[in-house]
Amino acid sequence: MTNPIGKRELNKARKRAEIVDIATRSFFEHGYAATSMSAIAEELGGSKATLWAHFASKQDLFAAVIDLQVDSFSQDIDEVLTSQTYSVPALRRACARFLECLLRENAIRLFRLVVSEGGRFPEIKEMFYSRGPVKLRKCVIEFFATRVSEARATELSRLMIAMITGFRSDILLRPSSPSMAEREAFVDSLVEMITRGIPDQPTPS
Amino acid sequence: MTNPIGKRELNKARKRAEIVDIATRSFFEHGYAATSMSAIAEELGGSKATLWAHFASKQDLFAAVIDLQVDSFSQDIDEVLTSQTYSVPALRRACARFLECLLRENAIRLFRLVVSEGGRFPEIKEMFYSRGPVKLRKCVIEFFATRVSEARATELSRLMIAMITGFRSDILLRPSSPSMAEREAFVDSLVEMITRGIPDQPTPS
DNA sequence: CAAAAAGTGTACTTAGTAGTACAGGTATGA
DNA sequence: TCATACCTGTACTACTAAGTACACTTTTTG
Repeated sequence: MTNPIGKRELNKARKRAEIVDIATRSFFEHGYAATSMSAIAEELGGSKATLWAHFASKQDLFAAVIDLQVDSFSQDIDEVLTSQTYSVPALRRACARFLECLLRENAIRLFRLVVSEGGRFPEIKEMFYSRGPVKLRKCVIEFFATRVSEARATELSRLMIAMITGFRSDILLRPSSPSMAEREAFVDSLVEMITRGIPDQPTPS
Repeated sequence: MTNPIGKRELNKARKRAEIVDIATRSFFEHGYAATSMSAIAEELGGSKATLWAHFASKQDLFAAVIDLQVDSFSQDIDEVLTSQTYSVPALRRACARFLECLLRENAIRLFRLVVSEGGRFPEIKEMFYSRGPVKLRKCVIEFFATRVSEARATELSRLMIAMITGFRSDILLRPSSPSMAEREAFVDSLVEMITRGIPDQPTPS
């Protein structure tokens, strides 16, 4: 076969993905320091040599894990608000979805990991920040800007995002996860509060 | 001397405090797993035997560290809202102070540590949660309840606290800390948003 | 089929970990 | 003064980690 992608490269990529998958679970569960490469190799079924054939070091593997998760998170965020115009129902829908994204198991674990290891791995912190929060804010500002001024949209975005991420902050430390009803009640009062600061009809220019 | 507190106990307490102090810095800087008891002993100047004379294990020492920090954080929180009645200036002052408390170096590091190790040490998570967030919310509800109904006060507290902790969430991941002006602007818009949902005058019962 | 590339198993090096044991030193308290 | 309680240094056990070396087998490719 003279395929541009031979079986060689395909298998290699598959193996790599498998390693990243196992490593993700381990880093998520035990944190960076308490995850051991030997344990990953064992779970993989293969040997350590295979691990080092794909990643030069533990840090390299960690970076690959975070990169993948950030990507998936970033995609989730993207899908919520693309080409939406402001309306109260659209706002409510968006808030509920954002909250859902942020409370997903993987998103919580990613956040935990970035918060705890960010100090020691600045490049990981930046990777997450630019593709996560920064992007999110841009989307939300655009959404509000379809109804209010850019300055006001920025202000509202900041408050709205703060409320949603603040809710997550609490979840991180709570013994049990919040009920559906609690989440809905929170979104309702959040939306009510935000809409108080927005005129019912678009101001004609 | 027949003092109830002899030099013996005093010295012991001092040594203990010194150990906790060094351990605090190390846990804050490197996290739980990456902090070594040997390193603490070395920095202490003493020997490992001394460490184990005061704390039965690394986990014990860690718990003592968190306990002390939670206490100090809890006291800070207490001082902000004691016997305050609702008014817009009081609200603004309280928000500014809460934000200041939450953004203190030690509070941030404590939060980081509790978030990252909370999964592995549930008792630490609970210790922090009950003496931190739970207490804070109670104070804020009481404050709002001097003006609005209890139910409404609960709702407003949730939103207000979410906004403030959400601001911190962002800080945790940002490359640089926020300017004074940014903090003030945030508090201003937060206060404006909250006060929209509160009558200017107390409703006569 | 044969060469090349990748994966595997095992054993290894080097270094660091929590925690222990013990002998000698030093401050305290009666 | 003198026993007690604590502190210190050193050496130790038992274990685990990251990363390497190497001979071996399997799979892919031409």
